[in-house]
Amino acid sequence: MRFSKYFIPTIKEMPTQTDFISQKLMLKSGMIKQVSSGLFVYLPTFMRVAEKVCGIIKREMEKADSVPAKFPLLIAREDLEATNRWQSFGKEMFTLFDRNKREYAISPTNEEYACFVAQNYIRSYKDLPFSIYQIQQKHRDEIRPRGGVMRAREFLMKDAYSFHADEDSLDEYYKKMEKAYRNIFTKCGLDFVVVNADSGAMGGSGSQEFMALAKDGEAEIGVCGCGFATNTELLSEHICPHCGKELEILRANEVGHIFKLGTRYTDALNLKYVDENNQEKLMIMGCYGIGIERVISSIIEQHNDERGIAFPSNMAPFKANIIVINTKDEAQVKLAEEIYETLQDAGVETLLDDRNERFGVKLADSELIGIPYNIIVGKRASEGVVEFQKRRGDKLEALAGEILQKIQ
RNA sequence: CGGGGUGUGACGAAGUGGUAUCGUACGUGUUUUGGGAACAUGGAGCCGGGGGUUCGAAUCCCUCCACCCCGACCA
Repeated sequence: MRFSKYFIPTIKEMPTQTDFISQKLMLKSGMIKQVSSGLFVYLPTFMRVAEKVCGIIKREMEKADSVPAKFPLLIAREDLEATNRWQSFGKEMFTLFDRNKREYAISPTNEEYACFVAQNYIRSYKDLPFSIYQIQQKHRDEIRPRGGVMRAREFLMKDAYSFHADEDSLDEYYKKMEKAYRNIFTKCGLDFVVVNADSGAMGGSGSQEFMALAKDGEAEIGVCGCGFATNTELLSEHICPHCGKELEILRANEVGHIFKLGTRYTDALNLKYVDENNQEKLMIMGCYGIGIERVISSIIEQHNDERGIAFPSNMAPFKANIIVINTKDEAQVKLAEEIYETLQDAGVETLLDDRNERFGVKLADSELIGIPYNIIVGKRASEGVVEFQKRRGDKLEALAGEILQKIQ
């Protein structure tokens, strides 16, 4: 992309409306624009980062044999009443009526529809286990939205649902998902802890939360050297129940949550399959969520400095930025265009900063947005020499032809 | 929903009774171009809405709304 044709509305002053560093940097770097409490416009660079996160998630879901789908945004009142969730979600749901006065909720999660799919197509033990997921908007009328997109009223969630013939199969698959989640968050560059958690409104027999460490995290967790970790809400004192040592207390944000739902929903919906003895049995269910915006916020919480966002290379909206020092110098423009084309052809996501701005403005923006590599095309362009700089690193002279190799 | 706070050009702020100020941003012109340029010039605000007090309200009073922070909740 050419910077002049793209849309990255960075602002010079650090936003004052919030204390969350991730929210400040997303606003400052032009990733998001708040329009109402808990509602945000996602601007182009945000979208690019979101695609990176979703790409990692999709690959791991595929490895975990979960299939992609999209459930409707609206769910009829009676469908949620069937699982008693119209009541349990209550005011947290946005609700509306259609022209025939039928009432709907904008679905806060999609267990019911996932069950409908299983009910229609999964009839035999031979079809189990079955896992289906979507990445879609969720709407929840939060009591108090906060932290920018960390806790918004509309957000993107990856929600997966698995169906099993028995508890053993669920246990096995749950572990597989735990592994997938660990891979996802690791690949996103997050420092996280997996804690035992309360299943809350979702119900079920057990759950674990994936907590991304953050100085101003919403939750407090206790971690022990023996490997034990938990949400401190579940403890009466800060002592490890396994080895008796004092827990290290940390703050973190929940980025993912996996649940063993058991028959909480399948019983309510009478979701059965036929086993090898032609006996009808209730399916056993699990569900697995990831908050996309929370992952992005957490990455920024963990990767930033005084200049801006220090995205891990695989998460950055662009991998390289070609900065033309003087856009009126033909030799510089020509060489920059050549490098731009080479990198584009090689599939490197590249920004070409062709704006008629001073060098300081361009580099400051690049460092704020979090682009890992800068290629500075300046005085020695006519000799084919440019400078190559890792974000905040030393500027090293390089021949234009060497750039691609240095980035890869 | 309880407690606290804030609303003034696009953004950030000043302005405690006399008709709105500054910075940034934006437009135009010239000179600039290796770390957020300089000069000149210009446009832009019924001061969150409504009501009241007053000769006169951004300023005082009432009320509503929005947003932020603390609490319950969650991906």
